[in-house]
Amino acid sequence: MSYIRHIIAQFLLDDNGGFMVKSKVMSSIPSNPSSDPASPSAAAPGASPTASAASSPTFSPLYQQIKALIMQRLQSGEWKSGELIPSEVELGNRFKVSQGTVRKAIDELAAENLLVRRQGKGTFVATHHEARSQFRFLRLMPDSDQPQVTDKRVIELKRLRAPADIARQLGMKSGDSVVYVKRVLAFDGVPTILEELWLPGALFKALTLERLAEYKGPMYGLFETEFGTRMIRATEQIRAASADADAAELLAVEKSSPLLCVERVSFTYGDKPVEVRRGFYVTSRHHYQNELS
Amino acid sequence: MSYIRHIIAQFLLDDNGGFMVKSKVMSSIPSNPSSDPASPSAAAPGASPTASAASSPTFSPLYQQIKALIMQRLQSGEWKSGELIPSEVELGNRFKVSQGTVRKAIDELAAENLLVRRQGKGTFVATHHEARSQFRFLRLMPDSDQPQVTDKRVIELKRLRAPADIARQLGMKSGDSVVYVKRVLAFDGVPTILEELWLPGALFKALTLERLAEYKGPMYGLFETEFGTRMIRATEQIRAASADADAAELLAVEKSSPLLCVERVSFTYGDKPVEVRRGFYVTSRHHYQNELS
DNA sequence: AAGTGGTCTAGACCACTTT
DNA sequence: AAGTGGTCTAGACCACTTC
Repeated sequence: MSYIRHIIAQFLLDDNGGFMVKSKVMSSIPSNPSSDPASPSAAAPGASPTASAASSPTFSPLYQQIKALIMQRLQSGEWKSGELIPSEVELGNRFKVSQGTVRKAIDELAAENLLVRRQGKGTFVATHHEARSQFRFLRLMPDSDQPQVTDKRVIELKRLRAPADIARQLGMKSGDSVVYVKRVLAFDGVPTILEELWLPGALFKALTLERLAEYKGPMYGLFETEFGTRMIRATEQIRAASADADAAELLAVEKSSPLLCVERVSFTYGDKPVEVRRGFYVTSRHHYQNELS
Repeated sequence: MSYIRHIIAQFLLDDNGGFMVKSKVMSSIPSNPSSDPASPSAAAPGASPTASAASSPTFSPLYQQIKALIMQRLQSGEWKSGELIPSEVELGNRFKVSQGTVRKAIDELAAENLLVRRQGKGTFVATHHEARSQFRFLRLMPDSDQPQVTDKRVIELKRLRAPADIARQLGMKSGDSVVYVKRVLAFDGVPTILEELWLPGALFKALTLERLAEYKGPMYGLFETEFGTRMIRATEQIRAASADADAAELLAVEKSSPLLCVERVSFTYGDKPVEVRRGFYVTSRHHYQNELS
């Protein structure tokens, strides 16, 4: 109820089509708002907007609505990873808001690493195919600052029915099809990370061991380009563990050696979980780096 | 050299005292800029500012300069933790810039958790005496979401000469005086965290075991209120370890049990390190929680 | 020269809090 | 009623990039 008067004021102030943004946001939104700025729905000024405002308690500032509109374009794939999106002025014209409002929406999306601004060039959709975003999801750093050669070895890839805990974390039903991957990462030839992944089978039908093994570059880059699934956020739970026989062998450490156990759940647009990953890290020459602020 | 023309334009546009902000920022700054708006230093318009601009290659946008000015007030203790700072309009008047510019400066400081905005009330200096900021520096969470009773037990507090590695991390000389603290935290009666702290002796002269043991509330709150040292940022390095005899006894676990080893360096204003902390966490019923984005 | 994001200003109205 | 931060607009100029 808080933004009712605000919206009305907006409506009265706008000289053309200003109402559209709100009405579109309040209900669901056609794919392309720039198509026809002269197509207001029915309802007299102040009547319908007020009514729908009252019926929908989920109001948000204009820039948040613009942000949601932009996010929809990203999620739908209308603007793909790495691509240039329309300029702030252009988006302002499309959405019938000022450039400043678009700017504030993009500010937040850039802060969330969904978009990247480049002065003089434009605003781009973020991608995992970059040195910059390479280590955004891998916090394990060498104790010495030397850059290291990374070697990736896929141990196993298979389809299986999701165990209960994995299914729960992926928002699926127990027994649904998932892709299971097991691999080892080595730095400068030293095996350091053993990890298992579970991915929704429906999304990753075409993923094969060969495809994964031959792919150079970050795995999330592959997922983004080949499977239309972009990881935008993740949570990690870290525990201490001891190496079992299998881990000890694959990581070339003594059985019962201390290992860092990192359980990650990754999310794509709409906060939809699309990956569970359990990693065991050898931390004798590396550490998990975290910044608190 | 990049902002020279910008600054000149500023100077010419401002009708009174606008030059002050820049000159103060370029050189060092008197404690109170609001004292006398009609006291421009010498130099003809465009001449001196340009010169000092040219001599100082470290230019930044106006709002960054305002941010630095605000940060100085925080560091100097002119605005203390928990206090209300002047309103955006008032600061704009003091610094001779628009409210919008002050706003952008405060936006960043709020994003860095140095300031807290409260609509209708004003902007406050952040403090560690709050439920909100309680867990900002402790990422260990119970596996079950139950809130837990925390019990703190100080094992030891003494002065000693800084070991080489501690001294290096604190930016001190090896052998300088430091305060050493060892304590155990228990959740719901279960010992879970064993940690050691090293603090610069000069800053924490008055810290005693009694003072620390009897203090209720977060340790950083005590440091902030009683020792004028506010932690604003920290880095953590996490490794896997095994419990030695001492840790095993204090944490009531088997010797060689896996433990999370968390080494933290905390910083106060000016990125000055003021605490080294090494913690051993039992992660059988807790986990270190991290958000990646 | 034109287009983009980055900074700065000025003014308006809103929502929230306190007096 | 007055004061605060929150949102929105409009217009100006800057720095950077590309043509």
